[in-house]
Amino acid sequence: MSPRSASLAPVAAPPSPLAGIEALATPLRRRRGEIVCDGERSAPFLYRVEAGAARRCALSADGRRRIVDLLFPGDFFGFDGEGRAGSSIEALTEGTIVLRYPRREVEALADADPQAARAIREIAFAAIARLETQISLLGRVNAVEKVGAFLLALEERQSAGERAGPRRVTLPVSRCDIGDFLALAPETVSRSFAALERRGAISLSAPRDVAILDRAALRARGQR
Amino acid sequence: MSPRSASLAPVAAPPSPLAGIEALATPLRRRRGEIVCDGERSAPFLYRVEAGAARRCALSADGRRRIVDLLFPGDFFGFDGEGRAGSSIEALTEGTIVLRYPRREVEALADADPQAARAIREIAFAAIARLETQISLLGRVNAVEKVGAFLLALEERQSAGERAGPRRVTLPVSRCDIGDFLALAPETVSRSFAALERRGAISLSAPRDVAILDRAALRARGQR
DNA sequence: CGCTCTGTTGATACTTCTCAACTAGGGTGG
DNA sequence: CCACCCTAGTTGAGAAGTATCAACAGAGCG
Repeated sequence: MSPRSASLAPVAAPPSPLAGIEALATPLRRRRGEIVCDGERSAPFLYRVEAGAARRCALSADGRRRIVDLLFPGDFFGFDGEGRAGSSIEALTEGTIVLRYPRREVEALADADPQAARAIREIAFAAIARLETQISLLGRVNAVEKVGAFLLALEERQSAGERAGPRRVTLPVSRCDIGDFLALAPETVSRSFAALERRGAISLSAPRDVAILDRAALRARGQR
Repeated sequence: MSPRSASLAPVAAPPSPLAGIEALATPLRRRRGEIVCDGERSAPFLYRVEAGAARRCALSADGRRRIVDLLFPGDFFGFDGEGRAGSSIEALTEGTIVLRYPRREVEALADADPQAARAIREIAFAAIARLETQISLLGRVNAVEKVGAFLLALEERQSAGERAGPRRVTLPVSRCDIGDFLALAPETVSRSFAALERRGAISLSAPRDVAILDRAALRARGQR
């Protein structure tokens, strides 16, 4: 049951090439809401979510918070070594574990070991794919469409983990977080969930517990 | 100078570490509006814009076009080797040159040469930084704010290339393209330009020719 | 119990989209 | 040369969508 991070396909199960890198890891255990790492101090490190979930926040110029990325087991972050000011990582669930890798040593390892270097490239490419998914998600016009695409992406990433359980998503984030992530007001997120349920696309047994009933209806460019 | 521009610097003029990779390049010359490469056939390649500008488009499920990325000299793309269906790259300016690298050979080179591997990592990290900029841009609430941030990002990337010309941006794209990029209607883009000019942030000598007068006013969270 | 936090729902105001008309520039062919 | 068309851009009016403000429900917890 250990979230052995066989996650996204390309990153997927890289036991051997990552072996060398894993030796560099320092685990960070955080409780819900705790900050994993913060701003500039995070610069000389690379990170990877081992268990739980985390959000990466940025403060925009006008002081509004923006969730730039949601992170699940297997996801790496911290590639842009600058550690932009105002950015921070916060744990979303109890018992979140993040692995921290010293950038300098990772680079040295990559220089010495082509297999490790290849693994790091794969990691970076997976991050790129994730960000591109997020971009096309933000480009969707409707709030309902955004939320539907968000749910699909979330289910894909969660189910890529290990559980074979097909069409059930547990939201690790609040409506407010989803709103920050999708550039929507939390009320609008809530209304979108209601609309999706009314449409028969999903079923909400609890606010954070979504059963996906009709994937096509989630994708559809629906009104109401 | 802003710390952000530093992230672009390493990509801008990377002569020596890229030398080995450059030997693998096939140049593609395209005229304005021509397709550089298309969908699945682009999968086994990595690309880099050498001159001109290009846009990366994706077709969303509902058939709407989305511009996922705007590409300028020095920008790489095609990391996600899957070459997602419906995506295509189109040249935006006359005489656009894109370099194409066979992925397999690039990987082989990276395996053989740590310096080349490091260069590729830098390239991927730069792409990540670019995508993150785009995400925080899309998260902005106002249309005017979005357009302002878009102009700032564009100026930063154009001036990072080679021209020292300070605060003048030539838009390589139509209002419609900007709208697709920012998830706005073209009319709204036009109105935002007018608002920014009214505010004194920019000056439009021609629709595609923007002089940046007041950077703070571009960033401001302005109404109207 | 009262408290807080999260989520829901309603009413209203504001932003943006959509449709439409109009202008300016560039090309083409008479 | 001008008429013509085509595209890109601008501007306006109305419709649609979302944000905002507010009230309220339920869960967890002291």
